[in-house]
Amino acid sequence: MSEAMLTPYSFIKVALPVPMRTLFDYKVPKAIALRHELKPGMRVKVPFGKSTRLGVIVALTNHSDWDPEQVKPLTAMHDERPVITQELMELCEWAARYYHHPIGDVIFHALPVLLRKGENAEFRTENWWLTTPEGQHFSLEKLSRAPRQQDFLKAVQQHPNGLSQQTVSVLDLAPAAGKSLEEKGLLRREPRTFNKGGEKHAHQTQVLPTLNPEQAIATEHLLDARHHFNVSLLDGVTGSGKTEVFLRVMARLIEDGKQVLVMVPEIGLTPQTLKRFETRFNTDIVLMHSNMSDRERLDAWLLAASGHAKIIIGTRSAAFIPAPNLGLIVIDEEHDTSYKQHEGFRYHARDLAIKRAQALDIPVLLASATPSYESLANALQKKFAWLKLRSRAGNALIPEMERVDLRGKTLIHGFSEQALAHMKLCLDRKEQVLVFLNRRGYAPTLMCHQCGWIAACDHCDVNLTVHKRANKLHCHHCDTQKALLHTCPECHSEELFTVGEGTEQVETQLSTLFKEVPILRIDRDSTQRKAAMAKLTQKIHEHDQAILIGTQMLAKGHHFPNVTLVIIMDADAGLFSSDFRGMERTAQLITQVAGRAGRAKKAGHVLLQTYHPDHAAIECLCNLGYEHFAIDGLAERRSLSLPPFFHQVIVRAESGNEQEAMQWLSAMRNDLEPLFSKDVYLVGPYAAIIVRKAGQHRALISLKSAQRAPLHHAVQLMSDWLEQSARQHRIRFAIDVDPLETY
DNA sequence: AGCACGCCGACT
DNA sequence: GTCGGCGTGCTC
Repeated sequence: MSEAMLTPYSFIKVALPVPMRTLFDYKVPKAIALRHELKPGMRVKVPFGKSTRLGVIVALTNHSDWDPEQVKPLTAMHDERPVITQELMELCEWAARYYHHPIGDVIFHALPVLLRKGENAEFRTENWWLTTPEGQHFSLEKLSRAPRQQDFLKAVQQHPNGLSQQTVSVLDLAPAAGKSLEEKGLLRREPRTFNKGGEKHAHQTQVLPTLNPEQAIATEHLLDARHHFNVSLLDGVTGSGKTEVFLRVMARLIEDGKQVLVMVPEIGLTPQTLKRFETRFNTDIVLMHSNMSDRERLDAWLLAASGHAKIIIGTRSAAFIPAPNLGLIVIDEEHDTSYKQHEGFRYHARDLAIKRAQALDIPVLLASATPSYESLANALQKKFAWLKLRSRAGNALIPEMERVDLRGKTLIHGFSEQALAHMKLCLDRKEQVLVFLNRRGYAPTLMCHQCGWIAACDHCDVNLTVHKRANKLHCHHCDTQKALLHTCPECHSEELFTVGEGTEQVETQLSTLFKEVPILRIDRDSTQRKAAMAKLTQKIHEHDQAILIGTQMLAKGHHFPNVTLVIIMDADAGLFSSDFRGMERTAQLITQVAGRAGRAKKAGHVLLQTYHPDHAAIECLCNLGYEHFAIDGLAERRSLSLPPFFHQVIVRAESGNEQEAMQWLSAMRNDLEPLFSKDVYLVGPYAAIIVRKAGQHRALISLKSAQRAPLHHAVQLMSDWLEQSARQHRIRFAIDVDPLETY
């Protein structure tokens, strides 16, 4: 060899974004091997079928199992340095194995969208506008005949640190005017690299609140444990000051020069939370959120990867964000189900984050007022440190939970007299009422008085929801919408009426009962438009009295200081769910919503309207609280061999044909069951509760086992079988490891 | 997932 | 005659 080879390997194994559980081998052309040092995690262009595609190198090797004739050379390098670090590559490989998901899809999922599409992994440079010394004090009057230039120069004069291209477009200035001013020698342009984070935020040095004894103990524990891998469950009732505890711990790690990843649920990051971080920390904070544009996400990713960003606040996908000095992962509202991806690559960000922390030997902090049964079980088994905060910070009182027996009572628009009387008293005190009803729209059913016809979705086995304001019938499962009918399509009667009530209806009816009081609805429909939620929160803070009516969105971290009464309209809603997790979800939801009552100096009161006041679950939750409820629930799960004591995997199949998905899963069971360990228990195939969704007929089969190993072995066999046979049968399938929904 | 090839219906 | 419908087969 005359020259030193930078890459002493003849083949690379490449991950491609295709739904195949395999890597693809390519030859490394000599010219590339000489000039480039290929590493796992770099993107390469490779010929694939008839086209050229972008892939990611997973491994380098001198051996390929393929016929050398069939192995093609890679086309070109795409990166100088890896976009997937070794640490994240190992995490992706683990995740692909654990979730039985195609590795290429996992790796591409770990990258921001723009990098998947081939964008350079580099900070963008922007030209910033600055004044020349001459332009700095140039009189604007001399430009009175060129108003666009006048505006432009004025704006730059007012920004001594320069004006970014982005600001130019925000202020609606004319770039051509800028160019003319540049030619006159009044302005100049300077290329700047976007790598310093956003503009400095409103950090304030502040007097830290005094910690109560529980907070102090938790903080001390976390500080002591901050150098190595361990998981702590910060289990604190709403208002107990969980955030204050993890802010203290974060502060110390940032002092140590570490980065901190804070995971938040999908719509859990409120402007209030962000503001709290910004005023607290004088350091670069980046966000990774679904409302950001692809470029903004890449910028955030680059700032994290470069180590500039010390605090990264992100949703599920941030579990894969590169951070060279990561020292702590915080998972706020750890029980929230939005941490689990519900389609495609069905990973759980909490579990993945724990795995990642373990590999990095750094601590994880899970925080919740209503911990998931999984985390609670780990805490009970002492795998997680259990840090309890049971008193509210600043002596705020724990709200009292009271059941309202609805049996035989006359209801006024869904409210008992007792609930209305409490509302009136609360509003008279100039305080706010929160009404919780987990059903959006006007009514869940539209029915014909003459023939009993019910409006149903054409593509799903569900009824259509009435949305009166939008004048629509809406399917909440496949998003189909049609105009609201006024005549029955079956018997042409005009006597159509609605059954049941949703938030939209309650809003309308409350406004007739309480004419003078502002009524604000908070659900997906009322907060769809950007910044709508911010406007609503603003309104809530402007008024003293108000009625807030909303769905589970109310349970997600918002802070309504003047709410002292919470009314849960239908506490029975989640009581008879067919899913074994139904009770857990219901208890979390009720407890979270109840926690919105009386957070500041005012005592809170919670009314649960129920037809089953003696139901063991309702009774336990009201009298003994969530922890007790959950520990009972765990005992039941154990006795029924359910998660978290048994591990579960579900295979879902869907096809256009009514029988096919079911038959296909049966065929698989018949073929493979003899090969499974006797420790693996199968149930099904069975039809999904909503058999037909978006025109697809859905069936599933469940596997469970007390041990992971035999279960994963069985799933491995299944995934091979399914992948081979799915193509011929026009069937789509998904493997769901640790599913949260089991129907 | 793409992207071809492939063999059948109504159009300039 | 051919444009295009989407069935099925392959990708190192």
